[in-house]
Amino acid sequence: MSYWLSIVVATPAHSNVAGALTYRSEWPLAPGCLVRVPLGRREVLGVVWQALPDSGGLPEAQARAVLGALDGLAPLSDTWRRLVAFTASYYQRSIGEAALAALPPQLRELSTLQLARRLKRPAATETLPPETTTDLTALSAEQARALTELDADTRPALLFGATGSGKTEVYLRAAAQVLASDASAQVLVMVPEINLTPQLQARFEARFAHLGKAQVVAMHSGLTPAQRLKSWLAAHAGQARLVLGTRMAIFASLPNLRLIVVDEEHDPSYKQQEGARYSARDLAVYRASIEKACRVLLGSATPSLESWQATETGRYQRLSMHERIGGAAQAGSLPAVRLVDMNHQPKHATIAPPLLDAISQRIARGEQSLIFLNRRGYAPVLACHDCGWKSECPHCSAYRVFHKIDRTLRCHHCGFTERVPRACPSCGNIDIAPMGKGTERLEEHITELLAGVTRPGGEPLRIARIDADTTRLKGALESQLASVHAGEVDVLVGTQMIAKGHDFRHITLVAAINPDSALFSSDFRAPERLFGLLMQAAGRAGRDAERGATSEMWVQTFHPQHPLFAALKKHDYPAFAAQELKEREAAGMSPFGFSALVRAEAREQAVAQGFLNAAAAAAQAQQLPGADAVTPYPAVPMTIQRVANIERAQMLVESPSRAALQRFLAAWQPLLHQTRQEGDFKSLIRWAIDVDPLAI
DNA sequence: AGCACGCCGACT
DNA sequence: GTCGGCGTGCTC
Repeated sequence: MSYWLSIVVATPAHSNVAGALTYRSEWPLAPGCLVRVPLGRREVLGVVWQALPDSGGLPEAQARAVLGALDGLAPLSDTWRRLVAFTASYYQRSIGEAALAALPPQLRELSTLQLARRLKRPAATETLPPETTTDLTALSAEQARALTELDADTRPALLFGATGSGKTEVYLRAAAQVLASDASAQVLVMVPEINLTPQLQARFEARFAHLGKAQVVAMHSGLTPAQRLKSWLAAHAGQARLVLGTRMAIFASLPNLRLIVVDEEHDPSYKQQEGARYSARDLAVYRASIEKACRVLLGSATPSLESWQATETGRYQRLSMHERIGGAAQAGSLPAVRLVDMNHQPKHATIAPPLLDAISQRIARGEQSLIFLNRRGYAPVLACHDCGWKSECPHCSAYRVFHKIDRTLRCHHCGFTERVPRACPSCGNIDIAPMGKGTERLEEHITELLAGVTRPGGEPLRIARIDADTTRLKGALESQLASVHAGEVDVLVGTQMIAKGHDFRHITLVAAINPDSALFSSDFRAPERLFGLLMQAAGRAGRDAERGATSEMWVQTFHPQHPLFAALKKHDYPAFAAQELKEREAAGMSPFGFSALVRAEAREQAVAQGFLNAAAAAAQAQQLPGADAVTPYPAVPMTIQRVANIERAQMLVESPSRAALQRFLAAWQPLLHQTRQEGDFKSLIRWAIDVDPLAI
């Protein structure tokens, strides 16, 4: 007696075996079972998708037998398989690819025997005393109201809470409530990047310490493969009650999932940028809708316009918290926003005199200032004043950035690094000089500008810089932040990474040096990101109650009339969102329209573009389903056209209907494949579809 | 994607 | 005379 099974294995979407494969088995195996199966000459991990009544048309001689099941493991749930199937279909990948990528990598290598050994290891089920509620801080009225409202609804919820309004406490309480109400309930808490939110992780661990170590687990790419497997197994077995993780955690096997929290839901790192390009935030909403009795709670001070719009239409529930924790006396303590009109400042001034003045005053008072710029390195480009040569990367269509510290030119796209030439490589002129400013040069510049300023005690002032260069070493970020917290730094210069999540008590001035580029960017989400970043940066200032009143946020701009800044001045996200949504609606962009990008890579730009255009023409000719509601645009070079000597092109596909776009893409996929095979596009390196791209 | 097979340049 | 380059082709 043998059984027929359809099993998914890790085969890519554009291969001839993209779907589930048919195998024979001596034993009946339930859907969701993990099995080892032969594939070509390899032995790979597969997931049983369904039991089949017969060989399903496959010549029986071609079918091979399942080698073994990982039978210490309970089958993956129906819901998990639905989530994977949805991800595969929505993001245009094969089911196998989506399924196997959702499992911890070690599971793929583990033999049945090794796994059995791992599963035998008993989980430490320490019983600790129940949570003592005495040390909990009292909830603010707003927090209490948010929790009550959350309780009274079932829709996806968006917690719109100003920086410092205590969103984390709401997450903690909501999680605690779910865990207390059902002894087997599980909670998933997602954060954008684990290393940027150590404080959040620490709070969750401390609050749920009573559950015991085995019941609070982390899931992110920073873990070792063994740790990841351990967390995964704990979640799958239901032992882990609370999973704290990054976007990958959305695929955790959680048999009793009752609540998903997505912190900083607007954060772009929830979107996977390779393979299946899923949005973990969107999948969280989907997953909550298919799990039984599961809520999803999104949180942000500056929500994505998609989520905000969903609360406007009532699809999501909106929970608002406007006040900073600390009581009404503090309510007015958001920093005053001061716009510096750079049109009226000395030409070429990096830091306007009034801002410099304000910084000097802070130093004299023993207060800290934070200056941020979205560019690391010393200067964006090195240029020759004689012949106009610029430090272009020979492999990319981008400039290499001058790093003074080791006198190198580094490409931030492909990593190509060279010593700075002694003279202009094009005309031999010795006089090559940096143009523009990065954090490194800004730090140097500020040091010069503030040369005469001393601290209250008369000691020299201290300037520190935090960016990807100064934090490359493990623990460097933590130690640098610690010295800021300890008050050892007067002026902190850095990239946006310092605006995120760190709670600087003694900073009373935050300055954005050059935010204008985002106002007129071709990337339609740039204003949204800028607004969020500036709001977040503003939130860094004046958290200290006594100094809150005098803290300021300075913004240098050539466009002080821009509505974005008007909303910023009032710390008014809803006004910004309303304005931005109006523009998005008029332009038919997300969340009012839907889009996908097809990207292609080749040695020559013409090949990449030609392929995309030919595939679009074929779609046109064949009248694909959904095509009448879908607009494909001509292929164009990507913003950074060439990276590491590979030419890149992309094609935008738009539709007012998500369903039509989905139908079109599904039908187009095989056509794209065919175009590559049959057209003159053999030299095409690869192509990929990005559904709901973050940037266009 | 892996991992084969398969046909042309510099080495033990 | 082989080792090895990566160009096509297949995997239930």
